[in-house]
Amino acid sequence: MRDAALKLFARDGYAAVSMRQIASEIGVQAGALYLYTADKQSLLFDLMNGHMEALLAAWADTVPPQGDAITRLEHFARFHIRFHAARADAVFIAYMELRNLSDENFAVIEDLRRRYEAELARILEQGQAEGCLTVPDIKLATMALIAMLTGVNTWFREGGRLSRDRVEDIYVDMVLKAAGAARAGTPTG
Amino acid sequence: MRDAALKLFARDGYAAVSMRQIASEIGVQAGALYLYTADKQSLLFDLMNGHMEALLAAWADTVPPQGDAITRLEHFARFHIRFHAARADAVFIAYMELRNLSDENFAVIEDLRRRYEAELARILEQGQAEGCLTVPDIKLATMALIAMLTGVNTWFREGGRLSRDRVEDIYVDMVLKAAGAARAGTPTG
DNA sequence: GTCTATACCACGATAGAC
DNA sequence: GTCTATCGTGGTATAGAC
Repeated sequence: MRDAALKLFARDGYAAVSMRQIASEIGVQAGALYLYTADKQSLLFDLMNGHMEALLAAWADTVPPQGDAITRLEHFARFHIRFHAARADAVFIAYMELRNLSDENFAVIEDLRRRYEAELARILEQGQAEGCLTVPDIKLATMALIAMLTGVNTWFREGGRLSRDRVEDIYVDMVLKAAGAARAGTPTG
Repeated sequence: MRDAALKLFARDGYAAVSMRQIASEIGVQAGALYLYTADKQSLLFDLMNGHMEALLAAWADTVPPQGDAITRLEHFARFHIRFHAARADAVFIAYMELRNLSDENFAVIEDLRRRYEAELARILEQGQAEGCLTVPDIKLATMALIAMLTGVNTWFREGGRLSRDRVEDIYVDMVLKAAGAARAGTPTG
């Protein structure tokens, strides 16, 4: 059920997808869905909450590289692109369907999102303190870099002009440059 | 009617807003709306098409500054932030409701969007040729910079910690740096 | 040009048979 | 655990009075 809902919500939007469609997608009748979810709203929340929890858990599971803040920023950028590329549907829903959450569910998701952003903000702060990064404003740089990185999902399609790895390299370059990394240089190849 | 639909679509989403709600917002009955629009889909398309046409027209009306590509990139960044900040609702709809357009309407909007992106791509190409900008890939840099700039709309609220002008300055700095501008430096103040 | 009334359909959710 | 059937609501869009 989660998979079917994820796919349909991502394609058509929460408000445009009916419980009957979701049921049809998995080959049961609409009534059967209510054995597994209290209502449609809970279904949406579970998808978004699961995605955000998985994001934070995956980040917590990465081993932060030795080295300066530039290295950690690069690590974050690569992690972000890879994690999001592997879950395009969930990412799309997490950004597009926020307004369809009830107030209390929205608060939960917002908190998780803020916690993730704080991870990047911390790296930028450390870089600023170390002197290897130069950002005009920590908060704005955090939002700008995440927007840039997440934007990959809006256009990237496997099998296009550039490979996933190559796109990752190019974005890392732009992220480091935007953050004023002392040793940033354009990748070749 | 346009204003009411714009406001409601931006707040609740196209699929979640009924013609009855739009009618109620302007103080008439639902049936009366059909004197001014063929159907709900046309109403959405008109809003999005009008926004994109206005965007391209406004850009065409700006006087490109004398100087190198760095100057023109800064000009583009400031134009983009200002235009989008002034029309938050329309911008939101233009990005969120693409999937609710019919196939042919979608094609029209997509073409307009591509034409706008081409304006930025051209500046980056010129900068690359002039040697004052260094981007690893024109296409990716175009997408990355537009995503970064448009992202301002997701969090900026008038009356917050930073003024509109200050936000603009900071983003210009990050854009120029990300594009490898030869003379980029962090703004103070 | 706007109203009331309504046709027709789909929605989310539940009840009760099996 | 899944089905069929259904309740109550609200959707888009149209018809015809005024």
